[in-house]
Amino acid sequence: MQTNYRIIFHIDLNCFFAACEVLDNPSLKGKPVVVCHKDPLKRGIILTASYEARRYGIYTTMLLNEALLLCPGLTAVEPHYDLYNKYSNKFFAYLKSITPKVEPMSIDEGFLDMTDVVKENAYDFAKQMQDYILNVIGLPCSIGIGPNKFLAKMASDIKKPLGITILRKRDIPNIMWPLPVKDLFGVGKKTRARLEPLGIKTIGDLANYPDQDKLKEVVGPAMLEYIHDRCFGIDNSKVEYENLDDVSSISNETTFQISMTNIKFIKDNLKLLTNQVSARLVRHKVAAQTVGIKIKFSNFTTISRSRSVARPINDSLDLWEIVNDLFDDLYDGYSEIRLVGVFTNRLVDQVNSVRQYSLFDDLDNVEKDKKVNDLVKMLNKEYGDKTIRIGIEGNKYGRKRD
DNA sequence: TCTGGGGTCCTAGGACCC
DNA sequence: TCTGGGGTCCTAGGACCC
Repeated sequence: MQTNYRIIFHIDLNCFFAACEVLDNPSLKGKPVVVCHKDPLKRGIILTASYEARRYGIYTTMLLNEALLLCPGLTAVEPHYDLYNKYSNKFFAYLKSITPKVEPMSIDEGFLDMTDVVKENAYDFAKQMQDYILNVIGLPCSIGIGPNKFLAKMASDIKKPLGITILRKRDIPNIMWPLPVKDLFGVGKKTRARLEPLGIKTIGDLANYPDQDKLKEVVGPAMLEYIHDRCFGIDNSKVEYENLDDVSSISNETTFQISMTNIKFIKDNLKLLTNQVSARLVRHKVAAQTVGIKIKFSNFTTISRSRSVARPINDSLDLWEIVNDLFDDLYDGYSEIRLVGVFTNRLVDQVNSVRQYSLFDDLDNVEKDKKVNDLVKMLNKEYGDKTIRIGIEGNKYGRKRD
């Protein structure tokens, strides 16, 4: 019998990077540990702090120097991404042995659709999984259980570390509504600041706010719909366990230790980033239809410029041509630059992305039309019995004409 | 709290087409 | 030549997440 009641688990590894480091070096166990870039060429912020370190008031994004002031005995470890990938793979392999319906949300958390798996008691099932992940893989996790992804995610946040929390729809007024609005997944600092003047402090305030028009004005139509559904525990989105390799954008960026105006230095970095992006596009077997750059100045204002191309590209030289051009157009030569980035989006399968040069790059549209007509005539002469269609792609707005 | 890097999704304005 | 409304695509920026 088909039931429309679902059982969704959200499993979240606790302090994942720090937990991996401790697992790799047991002498760190029980000590305050942070994972953080110590590379003098990078500005080091804390990526993860162990619970022992958090007790000193240390948190993610804090600078290492500040953290050391709070806790002089702190152990700081460089990140080892290979190690994290190794444990992440073990973790997800285990989840997939329970059900194929696993949607990774990041390196250390994922959703499972357990509807067809849990026969008796969901809590007991979760407890067995948590024990396995802790005792066999070696990592602590929190598990949230709910009738949809949103409630499962909210649930896993309620008790950490090693929590198991069930959040049913009927629990919402008691458990979820008293929480501050910022605890609602999708509501961040800015939205919270906009809601505050309306007297909205808790999720319950938001759920029961009488003036929907006012709310829409403040947060926008999409956010309003989202908020309204989530406040009442509504989320019909599926656990997406197929097409896991699909990506919609690929980017790399780097922050300089000191803000720079040296054009050669900046361009060298942009070129490096372009090569990285190109390599990742190729590895994913995709090509980009839009390429852009991002610049953050020393005063933290950020600007971006992008360009769409008719023929998807992933070759680093093709990308660099655009990146270089956009940068030349954009940079005044003296503003201090803190960060540069290269991004690509509107990605498509690589099949369509053979490196090609337009025959008519330097011509305007009238000339192109003439040239195409000539070409059609010529081809018709050669292959007279076939219909020939030629598409021009690549005018400013990327439309196609036949 | 003076703030890294990699993503997703939304908004708003302009250009263009029918 | 002027008017307009709906729809799509592109670009820039912003909010949010881990």
